[in-house]
Amino acid sequence: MDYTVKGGDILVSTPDFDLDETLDCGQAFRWKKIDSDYLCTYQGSFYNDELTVSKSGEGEFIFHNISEEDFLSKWVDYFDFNTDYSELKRMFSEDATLSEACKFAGGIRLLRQNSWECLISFIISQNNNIPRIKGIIDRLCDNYGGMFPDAEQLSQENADSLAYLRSGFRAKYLEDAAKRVGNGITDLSAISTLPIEEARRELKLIKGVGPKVAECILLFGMHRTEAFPIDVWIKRVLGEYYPNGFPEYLSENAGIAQQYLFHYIRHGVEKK
DNA sequence: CGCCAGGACGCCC
DNA sequence: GGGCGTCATGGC
Repeated sequence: MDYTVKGGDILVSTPDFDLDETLDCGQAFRWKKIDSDYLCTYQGSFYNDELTVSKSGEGEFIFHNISEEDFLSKWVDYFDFNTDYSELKRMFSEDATLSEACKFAGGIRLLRQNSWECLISFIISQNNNIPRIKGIIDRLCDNYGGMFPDAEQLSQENADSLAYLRSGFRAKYLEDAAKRVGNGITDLSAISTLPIEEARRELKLIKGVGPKVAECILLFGMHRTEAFPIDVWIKRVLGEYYPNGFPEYLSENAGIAQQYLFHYIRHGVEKK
């Protein structure tokens, strides 16, 4: 990844990166596409840091109106720009199905998101579809001036006062999650470095956090790349393409591979 | 109208 | 331990 400072913007040149594939593949829910005629542009937030980012016609990425310090301290990490995805994809491509998935969408990167935001977002995600998940999170942030509420703020609420979210049966889960994190019973930072089985167990103590949501928090919010969320789509992939199990040699990066497969099975296979 | 969505819970056996 | 009905909401 190379970058230059130009005016108030940062121009980034990097392979293995696509805005649509990375920001609209179901790992994050707060990015909005606001295309102009010439630029693919997304506006969104990582916890409470806002960003507008575009892809220029020359294949560069424009990080609009941010300081070099913010770029280096926040966004390089968020977009995982220090990880070599070419090397990852080379490894993935030894597997026939993953090879196809990487060819279909080679610009997916695993975002390094905030664990608290992920916890809340993926509780909302259960038995839900992506457009509605986004709507609920929008209403939540709108209620806090466009910022994602911290655990202390959200712990002031209860299932009834959260009715405005229209999150249905998930409201009582949000209440429990906020109270646990807010009062320190659940320490997400500590959980993030636990051996993964212990981390899973701790996360599942939160109401509304089962196997799938726990894996999503580990993968997307704690960058535990060995975590492997299995939803209905990935179940399909495993059944159709991996009847004998997922390759063992990929287990360390199974979660990243999972992102390519998720996107491929949802948007790629039927186009063939 | 029924079916589904990046599932988890409670209860049953 | 596995199987199944239920849980809100909204798009199709």
